[in-house]
Amino acid sequence: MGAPKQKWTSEEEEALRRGVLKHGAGKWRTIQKDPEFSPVLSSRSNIDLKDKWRNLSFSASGLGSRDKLRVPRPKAPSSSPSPSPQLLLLSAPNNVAEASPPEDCEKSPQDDKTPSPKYSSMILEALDELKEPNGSEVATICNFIEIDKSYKLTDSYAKRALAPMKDPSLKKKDSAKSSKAAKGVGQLSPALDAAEAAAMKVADAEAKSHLANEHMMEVERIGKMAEETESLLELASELYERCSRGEALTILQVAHREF
DNA sequence: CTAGGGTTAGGT
DNA sequence: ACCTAACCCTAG
Repeated sequence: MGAPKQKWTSEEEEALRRGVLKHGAGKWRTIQKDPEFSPVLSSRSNIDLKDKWRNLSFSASGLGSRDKLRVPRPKAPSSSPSPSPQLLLLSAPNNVAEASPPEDCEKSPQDDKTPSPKYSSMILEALDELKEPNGSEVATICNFIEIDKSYKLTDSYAKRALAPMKDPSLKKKDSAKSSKAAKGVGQLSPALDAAEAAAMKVADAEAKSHLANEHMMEVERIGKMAEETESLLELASELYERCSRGEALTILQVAHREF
């Protein structure tokens, strides 16, 4: 009648994020019944929470108009067979491996490079908190890190900032793909997009750091944030490199905590 | 109750 | 005209 479509507000979205952060994805009913989010999500149903979270994750990682995944494609371009849409997923098996001493939390799979133990710690923490059976998506991890580090990245604008760019050469349509690229770069892989998205988020976070939110007025917090941002940038770069080679990213994490 | 799919409405 | 976001229905 008056409101056929009730758009989600920042408060509701924040509550949802925090709910997933605290309880974990899947416990929509618990989050909805939580006295802390009850007043905020009072007009929202558990199904709504799930839907919103789904749309959020999809918009943050898959990028709305990168690949025409909507409806089965009538005919695929001869130049682009696209056999398997590789999605960048971080698997976090709960198997207990003794190959990870508690002292050395840093375990870079690429031996050298040695980025920073900070990002590893954050990702591990995110995986530990989320502990999703199917592994956590990059977007989800980034989301967790954002909240955990009081990051106020792009919210819903993440897609806006990292996707369109209004590039005529790299149009969202498959027209660019069907056309044989004369350059050696070719088309971008979905996994690459994820890495790019991470890099974009980092860059955005850095830009946002200057503005500083009303929450974080402490200089210490900002200084720490800068460090974390740099570490995250390292992660983005590494992801980009590894994804370029077509390697699958798999971070093994030891479950040292039972929720 | 949660997960997935499909449909409708609104915005660009 | 196309895409994005929310809502509804069904299955496990």
